[in-house]
Amino acid sequence: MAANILIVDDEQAIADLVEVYLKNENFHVFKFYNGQDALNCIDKEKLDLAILDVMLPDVDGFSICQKIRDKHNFPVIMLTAREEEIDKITGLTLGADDYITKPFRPLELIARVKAQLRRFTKYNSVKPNREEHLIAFSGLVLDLDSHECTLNEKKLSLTPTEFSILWVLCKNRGRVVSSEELFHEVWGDKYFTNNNNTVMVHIRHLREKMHDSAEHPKYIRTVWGVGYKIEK
Amino acid sequence: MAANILIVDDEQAIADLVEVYLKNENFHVFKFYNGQDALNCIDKEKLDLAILDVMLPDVDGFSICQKIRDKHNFPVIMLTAREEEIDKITGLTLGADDYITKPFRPLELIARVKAQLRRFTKYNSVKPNREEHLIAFSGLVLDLDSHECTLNEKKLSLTPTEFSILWVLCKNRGRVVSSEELFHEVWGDKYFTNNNNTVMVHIRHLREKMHDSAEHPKYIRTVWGVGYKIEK
DNA sequence: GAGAGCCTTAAGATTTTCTTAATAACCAAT
DNA sequence: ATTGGTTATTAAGAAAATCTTAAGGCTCTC
Repeated sequence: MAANILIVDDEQAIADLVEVYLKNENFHVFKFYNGQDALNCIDKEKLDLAILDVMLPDVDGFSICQKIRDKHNFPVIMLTAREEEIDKITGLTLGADDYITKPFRPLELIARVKAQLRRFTKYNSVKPNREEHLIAFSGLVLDLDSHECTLNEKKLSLTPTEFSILWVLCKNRGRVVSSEELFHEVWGDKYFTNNNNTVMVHIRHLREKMHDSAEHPKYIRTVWGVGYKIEK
Repeated sequence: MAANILIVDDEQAIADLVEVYLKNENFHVFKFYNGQDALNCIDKEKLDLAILDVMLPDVDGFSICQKIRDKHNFPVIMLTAREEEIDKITGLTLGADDYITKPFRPLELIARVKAQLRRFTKYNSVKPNREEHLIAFSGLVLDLDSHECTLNEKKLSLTPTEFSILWVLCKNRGRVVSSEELFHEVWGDKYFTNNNNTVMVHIRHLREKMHDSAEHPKYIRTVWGVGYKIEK
């Protein structure tokens, strides 16, 4: 589908991260670190969705949102820091279609972006197809909509982290994903730690729920010294 | 049905919001921020309904309403701010088919629009179909007309907020709806506070009335870390 | 202006999920 | 076989999200 997505955040690190997540999903990204540049972009490009930080140094998210509503009307997702004081953001989020508080997980962002794109499908240039939010192969089904995972017709009850790990592994099936990459893709910018085995523990839980084992892997295979992978 | 709806309000944010709500319901929207542009539109387009702010800077809602009555005769819904002084709006709302005071809930607006369209069905081009104001599946029936909810033939007495939440969940059944999105869809233009559990409390009340429980959900399922959903 | 119904807020309890840490098992190279 | 580094397992405490309850405030009606 290759939707065009506008992302605006004066925290460069955040904007860059979001860009990476979106590009991983084959979206085309227009990224700006201030409101003014974003405003210019809105009229020039054919956009399908915008992700806006509410608190920008020049033009705030609300004003950008209004401009979008005024002329173009594609979905808007607002970003707010969890600690941001209520009286500061009051009104600024008005008119958005969804809100996400930082920090967020990559998959959460992706899921909401796709949900909005689907909702607006009739008004924009994007024709989302079911595969975009569904991964299905060899008995395994992951549905981003319902957040459900099915293995050979049987429903697995996964936690958000487990779901996210499995999603990343499945998206990259056939390729080994290092534990660092996995960590980055699942936890995002939360923090950086190299000496933790938290990924391992979640892999273990996943395997348990999938009736899989490290020794005789049916799904998640350990590649020594490299990472984990799921066969194509 | 795809009715053509005219919306006029000099408060851009309001007009934009209304536009979003209506487009979500597949209506075709003509939006203007002043009276004059709206007047021009009335003769040019084949309209089915108008939503007018009474207090406009140039041509007031009343005059627009008269023009509609004069030549075209399709339903008119007037918008008034709750605080607007009685003597200022007296007379201005005369002749309208319905009135809505701001702030309003998305679902309230939609319900009234649909009601008017149905009432005028013989005079306009629109063929409303029953599904537009009725959701029914697996023992659950929601009627936007009567604002009634029936569960396995038994009537539930829901408050407006509860009805609205259930409506949104049912409309999106099969998909997880985050509490942010739920808040936006139900409360409309209110700002979002991220430490508020008001959605949760209403979910709790809903479950109680539906003889449902968080622990063994029959209808409203909690998806930890993501939101709520009703199975397809 | 009194009462009823409804909505919101707050606080504490509960449940679920995540991380840590300690130990065991494993692999590959020597 | 031994060794060093990597992965697996387990359990327990920490953290986070949700649930529940109740009180106070608001709005509408009579």
